[in-house]
Amino acid sequence: MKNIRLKMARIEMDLSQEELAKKVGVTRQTIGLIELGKYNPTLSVCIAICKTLNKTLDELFWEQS
Amino acid sequence: MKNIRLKMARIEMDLSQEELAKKVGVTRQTIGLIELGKYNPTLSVCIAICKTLNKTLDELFWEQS
DNA sequence: GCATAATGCAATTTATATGTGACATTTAGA
DNA sequence: TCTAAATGTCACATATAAATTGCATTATGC
Repeated sequence: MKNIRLKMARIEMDLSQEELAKKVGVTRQTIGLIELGKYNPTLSVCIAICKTLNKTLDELFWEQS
Repeated sequence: MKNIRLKMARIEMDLSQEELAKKVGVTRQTIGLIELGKYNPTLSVCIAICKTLNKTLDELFWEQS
């Protein structure tokens, strides 16, 4: 399922997928596929994304409550 | 680095690594290696562990604050 | 001390996350 | 409308998470 919260957090920081990818240290495709929910990132990638966007794991990757 | 919080949460539920692994749907080795910090689980495994132990991602996998 | 369960560890295999490069499609601004 | 940036998607290669099996080591109770 799509990760809307990730996309929104990225856009709030005014970053393109490519810019976020560069900061996180992955490729544009990896960010794109995570936002689309087409795969299952590793914990280290999740944490790197969270740190870059000033969010926590629960805020971006835990299921909605 | 070792994941002490995971180990403590597991022991609080009175589960062995093997029992937790079975509930989560992975092998004993996967749980053991995650507790030892020797690898980098996927998000889906992290979420399955959290649900089994009634914890959130931040509680078990986000860095200590 | 002894027996058993729990855990660590190592080699090999398999599945899949991720990288790379190229191209198509969508979106946004002039 | 035109153009360029942003995003989606595909094929293929590589790295590594995870499974599997087996054995060694460390607790823990009797």
